[in-house]
Amino acid sequence: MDDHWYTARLKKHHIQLTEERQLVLTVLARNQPRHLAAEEIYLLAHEEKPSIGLATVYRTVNLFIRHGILRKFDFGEGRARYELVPEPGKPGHHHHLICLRCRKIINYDDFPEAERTFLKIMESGLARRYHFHIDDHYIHFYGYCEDCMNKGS
Amino acid sequence: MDDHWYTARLKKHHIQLTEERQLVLTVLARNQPRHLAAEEIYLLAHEEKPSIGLATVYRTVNLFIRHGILRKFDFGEGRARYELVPEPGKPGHHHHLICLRCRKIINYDDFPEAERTFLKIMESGLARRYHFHIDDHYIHFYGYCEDCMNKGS
DNA sequence: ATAGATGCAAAAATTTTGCAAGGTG
DNA sequence: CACCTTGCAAAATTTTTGCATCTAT
Repeated sequence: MDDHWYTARLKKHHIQLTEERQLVLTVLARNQPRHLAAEEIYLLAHEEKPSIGLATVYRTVNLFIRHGILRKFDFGEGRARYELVPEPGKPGHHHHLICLRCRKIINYDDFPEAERTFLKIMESGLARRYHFHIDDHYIHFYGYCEDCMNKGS
Repeated sequence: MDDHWYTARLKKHHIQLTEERQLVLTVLARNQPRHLAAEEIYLLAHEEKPSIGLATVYRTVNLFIRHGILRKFDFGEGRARYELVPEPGKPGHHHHLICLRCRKIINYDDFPEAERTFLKIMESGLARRYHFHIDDHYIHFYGYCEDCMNKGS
């Protein structure tokens, strides 16, 4: 369990991969492609190691976010959700459809060509116009899923 | 102050445009294109009408969101920000660049052709593949603004 | 031994809710 | 009068922090 893409990155910054931290990553990996909230991570980790505390989960996700290993999402529920960053160069990149009625979240990674074309234009254009260097992008589509579509508002 | 695009919509749903609710909208309009947090709306409204309460601001923004008059954003700060929805058909549509270092938010509305092309592909493609009806989309670019670019991490 | 990590409890911060009072149609 | 809206305070939630303890280097 030491052969992950992020291991080198953590070593370089002298970040220990403790049992608790490893457990947070394992829980997230095991539940992909769901996006877990902090408390959900805590509950699942707790099953495996009851001594773990919720504060450690929060400290861990924040640490990993700072190191580019996790991403934090706000889908408008009042609490954040977390997801593993895919290994650089590997597939895994995706975006989200969020149902405004049942709050279901669908991951999609379709139409990558259209997205790539669009992003290329935006990245160079925005860099030129705002001198802003884009690191990451979140695209959220809000609307209604199949189940909710015909159930009225 | 009764000649806004949303007036008809509110009337239709028998929503009163009370002084407090009008004030929330006025404060947001006056501070465009900023995105105000609930407490900021409250403080600005409070200057004009000191009797207003924070709970009313929360109830008001939630009401207006339900009626499509406000949009809620989470830029990862731990609190939500709100913005007026532009009048349908009128310009005002934009997206956001968020600086990961100083948390500055830049609105942009450039390259609409590229965006329109991209969205058209996505909307029809996602509708076909997931039977998901897209209502709205948020595009957030995270990265580093000019000021922060050269200041290291 | 020095620095880092953890759990717990307390604190902080944001958002929602109950309720009595006031306003509107 | 029935209903909606408000302010206040209390509550509920989510997230962060202080501190003593434990672990690792």
